[in-house]
Amino acid sequence: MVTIKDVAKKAGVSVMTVSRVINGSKNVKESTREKVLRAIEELGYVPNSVARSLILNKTLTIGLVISDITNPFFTTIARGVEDTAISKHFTVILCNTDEDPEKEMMYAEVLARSKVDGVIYASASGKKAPLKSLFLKKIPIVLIDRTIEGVNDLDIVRGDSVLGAYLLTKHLIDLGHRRIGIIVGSHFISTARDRIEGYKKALNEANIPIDESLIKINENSKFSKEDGYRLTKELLNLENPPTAIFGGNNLMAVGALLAIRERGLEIPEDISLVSFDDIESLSEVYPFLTVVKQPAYTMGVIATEILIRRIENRDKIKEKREILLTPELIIRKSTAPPKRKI
Amino acid sequence: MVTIKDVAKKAGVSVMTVSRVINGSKNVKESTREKVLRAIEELGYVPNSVARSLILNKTLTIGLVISDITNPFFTTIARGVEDTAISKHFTVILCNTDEDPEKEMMYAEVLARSKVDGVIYASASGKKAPLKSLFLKKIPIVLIDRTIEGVNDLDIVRGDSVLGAYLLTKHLIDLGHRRIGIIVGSHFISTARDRIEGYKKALNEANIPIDESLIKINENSKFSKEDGYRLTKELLNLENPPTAIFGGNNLMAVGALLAIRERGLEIPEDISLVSFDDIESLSEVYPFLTVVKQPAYTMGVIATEILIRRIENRDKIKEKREILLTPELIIRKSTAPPKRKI
DNA sequence: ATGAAAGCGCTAACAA
DNA sequence: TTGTTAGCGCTTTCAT
Repeated sequence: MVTIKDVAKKAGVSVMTVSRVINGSKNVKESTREKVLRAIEELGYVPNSVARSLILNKTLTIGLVISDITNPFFTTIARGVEDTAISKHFTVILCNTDEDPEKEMMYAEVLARSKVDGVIYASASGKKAPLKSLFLKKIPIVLIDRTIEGVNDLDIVRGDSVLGAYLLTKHLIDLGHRRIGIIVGSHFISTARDRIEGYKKALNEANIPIDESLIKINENSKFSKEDGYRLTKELLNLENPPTAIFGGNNLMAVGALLAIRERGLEIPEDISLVSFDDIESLSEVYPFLTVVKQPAYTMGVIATEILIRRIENRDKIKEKREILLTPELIIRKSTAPPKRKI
Repeated sequence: MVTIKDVAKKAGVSVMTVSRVINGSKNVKESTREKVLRAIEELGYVPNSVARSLILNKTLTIGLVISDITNPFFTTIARGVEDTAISKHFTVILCNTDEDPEKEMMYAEVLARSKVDGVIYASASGKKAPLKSLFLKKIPIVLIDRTIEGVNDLDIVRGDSVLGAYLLTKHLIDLGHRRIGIIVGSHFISTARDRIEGYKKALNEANIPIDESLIKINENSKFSKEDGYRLTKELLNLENPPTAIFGGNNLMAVGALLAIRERGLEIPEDISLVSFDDIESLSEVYPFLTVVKQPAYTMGVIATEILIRRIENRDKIKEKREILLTPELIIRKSTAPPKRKI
């Protein structure tokens, strides 16, 4: 392996001079710089960032913890993070927790050991514990999408789930629905709780009593298609099934749709369906599902900007920042007035 | 920052003993181990991987270079890579080239400097140049999805694009189509060339003369929705437009679909449409597009397994491996016999 | 403008 | 079983 020493020897200078050339210092004679550059070229020298990181105590790397790299919502966030990070010369380490608290714990530890300069973090457990090693290393964290129980001093960028759920539910109520089922991921996840809250708020406002049997929470914690499918079947099996279903996120809504179809029911004729989060590639080709759409890309961008400002200590503001992004209701074809009169 | 030295002092042992405890060495007395563990706990010590990497000359990190983290095909690959890497205790650095040769160059350099232990690489340029710094550092590379001009000694895992395109084109021919348009990304990308090759092969076999005006290659290199839209419009503007269009990948097919609809044409009544690569979330909800589907997740898994075996030198095989995965034709609703007789 | 020495946090090799 | 020494590749500090 060719190191800075080899370059120095070849160029007939000290390692310090080579270091200066690499880092673009002013204080190098032009002829010396050229000599060094030639040596670098000839030897095929590539600087070693890990040695550099060790001494500088920074890595120009940020960690991104999300729960499913296959979900377009997180993928779009990731794109926003990546684009922004790279524009500021940071690279991103991707961590896919799969909503698994164990993986979350492991990744947080890995990132802390790796000495990433900062972390953008969508919690899988909703708990504080996994953050411990990050806290110990005093690594800046920006929460994204989800809050964490007992954590009040971290920057956070998220969508307004209460509002989004309220808009979606109100839309259904306005169409005449009274029995609206809702399926969400674990109660430990803040977005699940917030979406239920928005849902209840809309019902309360319309003086519709809340029927807890219509609220299906997946205690296995996931927001997956399979869970959406299973919970929707439970809803459809109810003695008095709902006339509309609220999918807690895009994947659950897809699962719900599959379960509804399997029953031979038509959407929206027999039952209405709405979804939190859009799936762009789906809606472009088949603008069917009524959704509330979150500005995922923007979330990624803002989170990264805040994080990098914290890292570089350019942030005058000492207190935590809380950015709440407004979701947008997009009414398509999956919602209609209920058939049955209640 | 608390280091191994602090732990050693607190526990009243040498740093070496602490190191042994951290790394699970057998040769530590149980009582000593406990002392050390207690000190670690009390001080909140988290080992520093960068120091460790410097001396061990390995980082337990692999780089994944793809062109669009927003494209479900690459996203599924990424999932396969991530799942496999983590199971072998590697983390992955995600690099999104956006099909931009400059970004590709920059990322390859960053990965080389970062001393990742290996790289899984979907080329954006189709050129060898960006790999230079990786070669210099002798970092193992596994190519994925795409070959690179003049590179013949690297492991590669890819789908059989020639076969896939052949199957798709033959399906159209069997339906009676004679004028089949094809839109692909840059000629520099091997999959674009291969798909054209498979397309031509099917036409030749059916004795259909090849009309170059039906072959639209996007020389701006991308396989994007916007490009699919634009090239399809060109195809539709032809004096004698095609009765079927072959989208070079999933995103281009979506763009094609949008352009076709904009013209007020019906699929498949007025024109057939097929796509290379599926979009799962779309096809589940709306099983419309006839596609050839590649085993993307498997590609990611295999590439990672090969890479890690190379990294750990457990690979007996010295020669490069070339894994060619077979795509699957899925016939749905977007293809039908042509209306016009030619 | 250039260089020598020290050391970032850790582990390999050897010694005790 | 435990400790000592040296050093991974680089930058900081201070000297020249």
